[in-house]
Amino acid sequence: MLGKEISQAVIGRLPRYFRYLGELKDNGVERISSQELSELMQVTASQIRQDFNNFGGFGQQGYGYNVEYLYNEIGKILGLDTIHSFVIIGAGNLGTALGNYLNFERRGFVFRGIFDQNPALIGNLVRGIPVRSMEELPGFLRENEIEIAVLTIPKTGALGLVDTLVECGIKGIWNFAHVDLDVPEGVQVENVHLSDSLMKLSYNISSQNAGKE
Amino acid sequence: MLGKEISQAVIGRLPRYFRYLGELKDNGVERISSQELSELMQVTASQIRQDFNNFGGFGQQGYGYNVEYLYNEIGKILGLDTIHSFVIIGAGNLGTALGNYLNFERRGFVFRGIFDQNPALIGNLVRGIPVRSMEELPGFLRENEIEIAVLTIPKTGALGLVDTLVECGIKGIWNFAHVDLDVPEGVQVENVHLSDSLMKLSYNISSQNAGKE
DNA sequence: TAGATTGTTAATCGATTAACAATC
DNA sequence: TAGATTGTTAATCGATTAACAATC
Repeated sequence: MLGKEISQAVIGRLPRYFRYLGELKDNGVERISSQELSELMQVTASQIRQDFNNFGGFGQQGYGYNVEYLYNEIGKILGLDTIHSFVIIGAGNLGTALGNYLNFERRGFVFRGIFDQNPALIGNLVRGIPVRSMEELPGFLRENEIEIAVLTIPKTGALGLVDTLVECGIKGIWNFAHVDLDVPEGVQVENVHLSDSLMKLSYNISSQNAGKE
Repeated sequence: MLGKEISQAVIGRLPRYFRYLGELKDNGVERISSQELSELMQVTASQIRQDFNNFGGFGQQGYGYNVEYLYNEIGKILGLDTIHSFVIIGAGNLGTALGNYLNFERRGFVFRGIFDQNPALIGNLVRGIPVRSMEELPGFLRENEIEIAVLTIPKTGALGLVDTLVECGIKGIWNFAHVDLDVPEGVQVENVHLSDSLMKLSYNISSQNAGKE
């Protein structure tokens, strides 16, 4: 890959392209123009072409884009052509729900372990995998070369855990804890702040009621 | 409220301000300048002042901002000074996890009901509330004047449900289904596309490995 | 009053959209 | 070849940052 830096705005749109192209592919659509895709997705054709061209030319003048090829290419860009192992830290409701979510597996994200500090939960099975104690975490991460840690624990626990995760070779943290994590360069954090999302919804409902938008 | 339109970029930052201000307040901090807050939050002081000034002047020259006052004002802007009732549609792992999440309640989001089409789940208790059948949904929404529907069902179910929700007076949809919903004007949708988020993380890990950023 | 810091205007930067030449 | 549609440059728009006058 070349050294050009892609903006997070573009990256953020790739999964949506991927989803629409996957559906087109499943429906047997072979080719699509940026114009057609633009109508389907409700974005400008210009943006679609600009976005794709960040990664090189995937289309052909006069023809458009081959759906399956474009789908596969975007998948590769997103790193979905390789296996990503992950563990879940926090075996509460949310951690368990994520462990049971099968769709991640389809995209190459493999659920390898789940941990909790609560002795009452240890040994419980989540999709056939036993909840392990936090003491076992560092060894497990190193031995199994885990790439991603999913944090579904309260914020204080999450803050105290980052250093350990980084030391044990974790490359990415999917953070559901309601706190900003400070990680060294080279480690990626993707936040899912559910209550922030709910507050945005609340704002938009309230401002709508106030007669705006 | 005046008729000025606030960009979603600004709205998206408000919950984070709210969180930091809440922590400062809890720590007994009385006042803070945009400069201090900027160092804490790792954003520019300029952006902080611009963001706040979208809603009018909350500060005072030579003094800064009163933490508690600012915290309360942002809470009001986000609509957290009123009660928002919600129901969860889909009593699977994720729906159950969200129903059990107590922190939403603290912000005024009140869990009022949970529904599923699977007869095996009906009657199960989630935080003391029984799972109801989908047949009961329209009546329940109308009778209880529910504001928000949380969709934790597969995409086909979600698509088929939107019209009903809108007819029954739902004002906002918190959508965890992996599909774009088409709603009439006046109804708000906030998407939480978990697999999109995970793909973004995957991209950033992969591009990091390729020596970028 | 002098110092501090906001509120706000102006400048810059980046992202989106439009336009069109290249080319299949 | 003519028509269609990309790839890409140029124009526009919006968001962020800088600067500074207003004012506590």
